[in-house]
Amino acid sequence: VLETEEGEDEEGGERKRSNPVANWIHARSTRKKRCPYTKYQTLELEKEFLFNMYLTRDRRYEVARVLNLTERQVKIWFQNRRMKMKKMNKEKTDKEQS
Amino acid sequence: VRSPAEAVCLHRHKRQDFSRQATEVLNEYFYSHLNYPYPSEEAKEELARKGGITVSQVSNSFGNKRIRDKKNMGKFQEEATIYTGSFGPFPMT
DNA sequence: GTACTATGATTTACGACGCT
DNA sequence: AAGCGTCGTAAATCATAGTA
Repeated sequence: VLETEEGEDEEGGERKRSNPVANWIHARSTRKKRCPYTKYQTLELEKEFLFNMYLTRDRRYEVARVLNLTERQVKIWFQNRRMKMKKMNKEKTDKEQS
Repeated sequence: VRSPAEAVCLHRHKRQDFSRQATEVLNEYFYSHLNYPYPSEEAKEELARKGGITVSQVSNSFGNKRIRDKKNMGKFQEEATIYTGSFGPFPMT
């Protein structure tokens, strides 16, 4: 299963990085609507995250199969989860200096 | 409908409204930059300091405001044009 | 008290950029 | 080039504080 990685430019807010403006008039049409995961899915993902924060390709395939998610969804879930952890750690260390 | 006991256990929020100071600082920036309400990291830190809130809270606030303002199609924008005289999601050259 | 609304926080899904 | 990493964000949803 090949990842159709990285499309191209556009997207509202973070266009601030490089290229000027160009096309705001595009895109929202193809984006998948956010679909909240079930309690079971989230719990299993959390357990897997506890086991290792980074997925191997095999684990990703297995987790996706068992939870009936796509490999892309699992990959992104882990990316988001790591960001969440980073944010929690930051807030924790921010408190400890006062 | 929700039992506080179980709710707190799973998803502890404990939402608290911002202080008047924080609200004022956030609104001032948002309305006077409606052309491009995307504060830099430094600007966020400044707003956080002035408002007595965290940078994450500043980000949350701008995220919520941007989308909710858009959905309200001009309700907030009306106020903004008083300050800026222009609008639209374009950075302006 | 119950229902509704406002609002701060969290959760999915990407685009843009990075590195290997 | 392929492909997963982070970062910042949109949009939807959650959970609760406020209000009627």
